[in-house]
Amino acid sequence: MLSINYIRENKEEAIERLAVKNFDARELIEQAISIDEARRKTQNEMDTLLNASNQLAKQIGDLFKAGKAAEANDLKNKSGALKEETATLKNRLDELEKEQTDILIKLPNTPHSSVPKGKTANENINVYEWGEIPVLGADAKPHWELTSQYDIIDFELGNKLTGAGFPVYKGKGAKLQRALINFFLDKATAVGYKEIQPPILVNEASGFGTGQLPDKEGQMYHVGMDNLYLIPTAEVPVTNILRDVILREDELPVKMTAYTPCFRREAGSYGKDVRGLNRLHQFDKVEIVQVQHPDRSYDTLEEMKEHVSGLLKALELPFRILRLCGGDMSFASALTFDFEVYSAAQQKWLEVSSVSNFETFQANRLKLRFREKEGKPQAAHTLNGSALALPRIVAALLENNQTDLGIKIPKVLIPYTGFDYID
RNA sequence: GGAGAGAUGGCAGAGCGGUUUAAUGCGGCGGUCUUGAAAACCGUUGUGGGUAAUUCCACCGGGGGUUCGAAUCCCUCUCUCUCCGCCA
Repeated sequence: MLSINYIRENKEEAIERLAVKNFDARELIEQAISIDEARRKTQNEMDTLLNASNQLAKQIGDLFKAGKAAEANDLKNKSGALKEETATLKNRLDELEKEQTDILIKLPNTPHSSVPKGKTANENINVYEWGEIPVLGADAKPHWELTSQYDIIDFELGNKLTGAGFPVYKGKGAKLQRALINFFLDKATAVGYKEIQPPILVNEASGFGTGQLPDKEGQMYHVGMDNLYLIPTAEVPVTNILRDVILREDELPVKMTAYTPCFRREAGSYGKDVRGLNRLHQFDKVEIVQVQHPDRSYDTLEEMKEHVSGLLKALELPFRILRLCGGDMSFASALTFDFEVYSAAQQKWLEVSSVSNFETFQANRLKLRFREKEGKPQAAHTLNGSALALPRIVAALLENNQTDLGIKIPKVLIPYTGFDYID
């Protein structure tokens, strides 16, 4: 959520920036500003009346104590009229505040100045590439054939237990999942991220805090009886740890990492993109989250990018980094880098991580602030990234590393898997 | 699931209709003292909103009500704790 103060003071800048996300904000912003003016005027009027009625109540109290009941009763009548007026203003004020919030939550985050214009993923900018694209033989298989050949991931069994998009990992496939999770967590904690095991069901307030609710309701599984949501990413519970918190400046940056399963309804997805591990309803992911001082958040974004790059290099997977264009960015993000690995048998780039700076957008919703030695609390910057999402990593590993002897496990994982081939 | 108790400032904990502009203690910050530190003493210490500004306004779990006046009384919701039952 953008703050009304920012909008009021930087109206044209906000409109221009939102245009980079192909969002025409002029009308909403004009409305927000005029509601804000009315809101402040009403607040002022109400405060004046409340002040008068507070004074009156004091006088009445004093008169009763002095035994002057008759005079006190005269004042009581006056007080009644004030009260009615105040009630009217209070109602008006509540309405205005609600209208204002309703508008503010419709505005996406303003993109950073480095975000390129563009409508679709085709206009993302390739900023970095690493590794060699493997050349496979003619008999190379896509991962969904390899998984059944080695009996490590069973999609059919998942259909039986739950439905499409809920695969069952078996044997070395299950062990590989555990190895990747441990490897990712170890790498994150080694550089100062505190490991968190959060709940994977969250309430509405948490969903609102990170921006999933109210608009992206259909993306999450909802447990109606208790009004809870299955998390689409660990970002939701982990970032909400700091909801309604005021940090000291010396507590920044806060670095947290968490492994969780993630649940996404993916309504509207269909076709070949959902084949095999490419798009699931339940998948595993290790997430990294940072809360940082606004002056340093872009350095932190670089640091997180480096961290994710390091993981992919260690896994020996060819990858590229994309700077997302305005049209492909999420509602809440100010700057996002996507990481894609090359999956050689499908001959496709698969997104395995997305690293974003949300600046104060989530912090404003979360009321996540920090206090400098002097002055008022101010909104902190929140950042997060996948480090990493497992299924497409597994897809690329299986496809790229297929050999006559089986699937070759990258060196760094062998201590975690305890085997060097899936065969 | 049954019964009971409770929700107050960073924490602990008073207050139960008008000396509350929320006591007191701890913690935090500033100062005195000290070579430095500790101790002691003094001062200070929440959030949001409004205004040109102020002895301005709101906030004692959320919402509603009674009253001239509510942290305090009433209703309601949520949550927490204790005991019992069930259970990984």
